Amino acid sequence: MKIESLDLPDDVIRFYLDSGIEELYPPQAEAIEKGLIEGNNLLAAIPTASGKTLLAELAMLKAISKGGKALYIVPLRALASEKFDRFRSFSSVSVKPGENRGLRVGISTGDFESRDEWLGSNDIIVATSEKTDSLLRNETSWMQEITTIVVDEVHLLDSANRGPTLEVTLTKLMKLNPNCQIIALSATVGNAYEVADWLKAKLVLSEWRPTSLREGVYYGGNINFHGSQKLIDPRTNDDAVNILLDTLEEGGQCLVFESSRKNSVSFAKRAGAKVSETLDKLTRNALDELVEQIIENGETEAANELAKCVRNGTAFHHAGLNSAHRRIVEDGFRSNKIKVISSTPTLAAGLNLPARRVIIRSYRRYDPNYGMQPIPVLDYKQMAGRAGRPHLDPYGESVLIAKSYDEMAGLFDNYIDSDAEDIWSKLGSENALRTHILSTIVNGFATTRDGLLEFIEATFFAHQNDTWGIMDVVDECLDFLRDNKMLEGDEALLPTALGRLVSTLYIDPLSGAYMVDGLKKIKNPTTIGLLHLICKTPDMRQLYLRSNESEIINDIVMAHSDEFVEIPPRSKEMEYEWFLAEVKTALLLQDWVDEKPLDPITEKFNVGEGDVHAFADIAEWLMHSMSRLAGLIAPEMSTDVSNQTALLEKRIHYGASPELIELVSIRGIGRVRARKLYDNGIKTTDSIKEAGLERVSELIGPKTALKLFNEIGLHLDIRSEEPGKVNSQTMSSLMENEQSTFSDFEK
DNA sequence: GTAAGCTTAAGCTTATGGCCACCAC
DNA sequence: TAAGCTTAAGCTTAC
Repeated sequence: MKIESLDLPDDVIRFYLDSGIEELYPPQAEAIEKGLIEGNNLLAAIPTASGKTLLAELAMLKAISKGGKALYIVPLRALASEKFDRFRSFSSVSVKPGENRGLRVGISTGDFESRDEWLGSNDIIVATSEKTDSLLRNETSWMQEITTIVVDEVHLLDSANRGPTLEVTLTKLMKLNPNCQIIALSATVGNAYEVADWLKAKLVLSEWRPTSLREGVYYGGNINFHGSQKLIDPRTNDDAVNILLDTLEEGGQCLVFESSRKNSVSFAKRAGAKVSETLDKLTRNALDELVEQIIENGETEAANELAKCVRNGTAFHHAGLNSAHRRIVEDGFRSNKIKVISSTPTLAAGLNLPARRVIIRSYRRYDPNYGMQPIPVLDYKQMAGRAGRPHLDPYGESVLIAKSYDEMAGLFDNYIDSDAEDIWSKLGSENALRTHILSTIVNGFATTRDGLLEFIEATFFAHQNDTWGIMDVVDECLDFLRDNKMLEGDEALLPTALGRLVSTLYIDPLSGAYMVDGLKKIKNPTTIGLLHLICKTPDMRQLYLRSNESEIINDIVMAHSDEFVEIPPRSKEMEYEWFLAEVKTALLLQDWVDEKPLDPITEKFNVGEGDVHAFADIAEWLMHSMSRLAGLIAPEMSTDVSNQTALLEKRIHYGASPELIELVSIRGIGRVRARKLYDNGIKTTDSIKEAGLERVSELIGPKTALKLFNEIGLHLDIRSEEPGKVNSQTMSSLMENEQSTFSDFEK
């Protein structure tokens, strides 16, 4: 089927022809036949890289040309940026009726800050599922104008953490805009028809790929495929390294999946020694540049380790890396400088980062309850599916590794020849229902218990199960919400001011309840006490307590015993252990706000740079929430802590002591530079002005100083103060230059 | 004969990922 | 639960 033959505006057809797309892939053609362009709902359960995005684009562009608006829901922020960048290329496409302009695209995720209402002026809006939920909770007006919804990776409905959010969000959207077209994109799962049925969507089910995929198992010196074998030269005594070297010899790149961060690091190191021998001069030089970038962007030992690997043409990738390092690794791999990435499952789903060959070094993962467990078929398929870059590789290969013949046979049966599992709604748990019941009531989707039941009947959970089974849980949730003053009334369900606030802050009602309780009880509010309060909530993630740490943390608790709201009795062992883990998490945050450098923090708590930022990120949100709650219940508190929580929120954001807050609030000044200025007597914005450009340049470097003065709106003063020193022409053009690079960086 | 280098066995340790708010320029 | 790491012992190789 030709693009030209489709019922689309000329501008759209020209856009695709110009980018070299003339013919549709078979699954895309099937989607067209099933009414994609006529506005039918559609579920496409097809492999990655088989053209899902194009499907979505065609539907969105058609809808916009008829005056509509599209919402594209993704599971990851990184994916949101990727789609946003892609859709921005439509700025040359002008299809909006009555308006002669290119398409506008907006992005909304936790780290891209744009006003929600302003966002509505775009034709396509990309958002994470949680952000979509939050926009609904805040009753964003343009939500009702959406005519096309694309749900990427809809099989995440199966995820225990995040599935319920997606499910409830979709249910709300369908209630809000009953005539909306829904395009759901999914990996191949067992019961795709069931999801399609729920969404009232036509199903496109296909295994077709633009690049063929061969799935094999390595055993006894060969990669064994169905019907063929490939001999691997045993040049080292490490099987995975041999398979990797074989790939490089053929001119391909490799993605290696490991089961833990530590393993991913050690494989990258181990492989580096051998990969290094295969590099040519040109690649070496390019890698050296990457090494420099890595060192520049890192403050910890991990950066050195990564740099060492990259110098050899290998890299590791996991959530402990900071975002700059992740990007350098991903881009370095895409541009074929880095030959191998050894990664945790971070790279399995999401980012588009294919390779000639995928090696799955471990198909087992640790589960605290059951020990090492084989991963689901779906996870395997996602990893294997990364093999083969469309249009670049002649084929893709995935390799599992077996130690015995029996294991090999088992792997063929259980993974290669198996279909992915069915997906199951996880909405039935109390944890999931508690938060979503509250938001459903707050937003008026249900005002009575019967109304709530009716809403639940429309969810995927109810599509798969009888709802009478969860009514007990629903009632428990309602009781919890009433007990904690978030709901009122028996017949009619009325949200209280507290309930509304908890819902819009997007915190678990249980977190809200803990915070309110703690705020009321706290007598001697200190940094560690307040930090512990947020670390206790289910929204905070916990650090793992190692056995030899109990004593040390216990000592700290004893020394500050009057600062904690409540300390469980030591006799309740489990509970006390939990408490110590919460305190440990609070201690990490305390080090962060006390300006401890990252390196000692990562070492002390055995985490990566990326983790520290992730902890701070969550903590900032929770501290903000607690601050807002404190404002609401102020009359009921014995001591007013609003000022303290507000200050702590800022300190967590910047990782800085109170005295630095003024300096650090200036854009471009982080905690390190602020400290340098402060220790040299420059403590406020005014004293920056007094000190002058020259003095500040000495401390933080001329470029940053210039940026800083520009930021505090002082460039005019400088010019008049030092007319002889700086040519105003050069100065202002230089600053313009700085300005643009700086805002580029911010993006 | 000795030291270095390698292999093997036993014992110990440790084990994925990542989303969400609001403010204000 | 099991894989990797560390340590120690046992063996081979090189001088």
